[in-house]
Amino acid sequence: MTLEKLFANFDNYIPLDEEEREDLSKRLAERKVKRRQFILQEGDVCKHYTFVAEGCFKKFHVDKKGTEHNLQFIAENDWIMEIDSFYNEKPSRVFIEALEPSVILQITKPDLIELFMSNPKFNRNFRVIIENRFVELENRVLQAISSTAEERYLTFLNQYPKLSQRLPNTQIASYLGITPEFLSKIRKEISKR
Amino acid sequence: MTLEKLFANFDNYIPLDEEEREDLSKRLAERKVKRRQFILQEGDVCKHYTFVAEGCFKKFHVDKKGTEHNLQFIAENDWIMEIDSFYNEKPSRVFIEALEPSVILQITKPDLIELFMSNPKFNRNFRVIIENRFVELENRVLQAISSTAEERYLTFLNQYPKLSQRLPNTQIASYLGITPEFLSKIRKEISKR
DNA sequence: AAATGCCCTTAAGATAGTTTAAGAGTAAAT
DNA sequence: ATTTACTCTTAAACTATCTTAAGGGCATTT
Repeated sequence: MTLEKLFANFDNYIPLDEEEREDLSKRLAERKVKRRQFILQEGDVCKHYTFVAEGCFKKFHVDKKGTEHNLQFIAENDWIMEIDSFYNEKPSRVFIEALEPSVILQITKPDLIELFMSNPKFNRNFRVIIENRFVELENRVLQAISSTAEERYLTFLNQYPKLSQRLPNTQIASYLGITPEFLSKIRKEISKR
Repeated sequence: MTLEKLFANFDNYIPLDEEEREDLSKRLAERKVKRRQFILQEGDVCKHYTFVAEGCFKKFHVDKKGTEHNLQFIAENDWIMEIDSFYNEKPSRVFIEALEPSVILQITKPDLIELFMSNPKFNRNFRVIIENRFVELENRVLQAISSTAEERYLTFLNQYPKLSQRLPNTQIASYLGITPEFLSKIRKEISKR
């Protein structure tokens, strides 16, 4: 069931044949995660690439004042990766925490590298995963340097219509880089029209 | 001379042997670019991965009002890539323009794919290039949603000390997501201390 | 040498976003 | 069932940033 979702996800890129599915699935570990549970904490080295089969996570940084800043939401059918920590084995500067009860599939670095070596298709598929996230990030930088908070909020609603209904506005505000109070004001303005 | 710089760049990742250098260099085209010349325009499909051997470029977006927003500066010893346009052959939404007279090395997509197929080392090296840029981008998003303009400016000075002396402040302001007037004010504040 | 264009700065007034405080509503914990 | 914690909203005062306008300094073009 859970694996099926992952295979279906790869079907969007380069689909895997029976043998490749075997190779992949025997290297994956399934985990259930409770709401508010962390799968990565600041200072730890990220040991896994993680596929979200069900649920939703946030990736965030905590500044010196103790304020959280949400870098990304990752919901079902998407990958969680903390690239710098994972590949370079550096301590992570972010936390990754479940916002809902979730089910994930995880693969370790040695296993992933084996897959890369054994079959270029994996290399390609995982490159595409990074590329997609890359495009998302560049768009976010562009928005951040060129748009007002209201524009960013409307873009978010547009881009993640389902997510925006599942997430509390406090979390969305933290993602947009504004205070919850100001988001509230924006929402009021919008609803007036 | 120009090729040497590229090889030296790869030495930071997984160094290439003689044969691999051959394979790579016969697929590269060297180009001289004048100041203010574009190597990619909005609407065009990005046909190359580009290594900057000398000089400096800016990658920017132009909004509906005609205002430019700098997404990135790319100086010597770094790679220019417009991933979405290059891999998915979509029209680019950004321009890439030389800020100084420059020398670049370019490789086309078919040639790059051939390299990927022929030797996993290339795959790995180009993955690392993306990863590095990726980390840079995540840091930028974090800064954008969590820091004031002054903090972002100080981080920029710190992170790109040489660049910050070569670039006009108007360009830096566009990168930071503020107006040149406000950057001027910030600089005055800082120098008072 | 004059003219043009680009860059940097200053300042006043406007707008966008934060802070603090408070209250009401809802979900979670005991 | 009650308490506790979290979320959303409002408003007033404050701070960060933008807009407009203007002037001076270089460098490049004519």
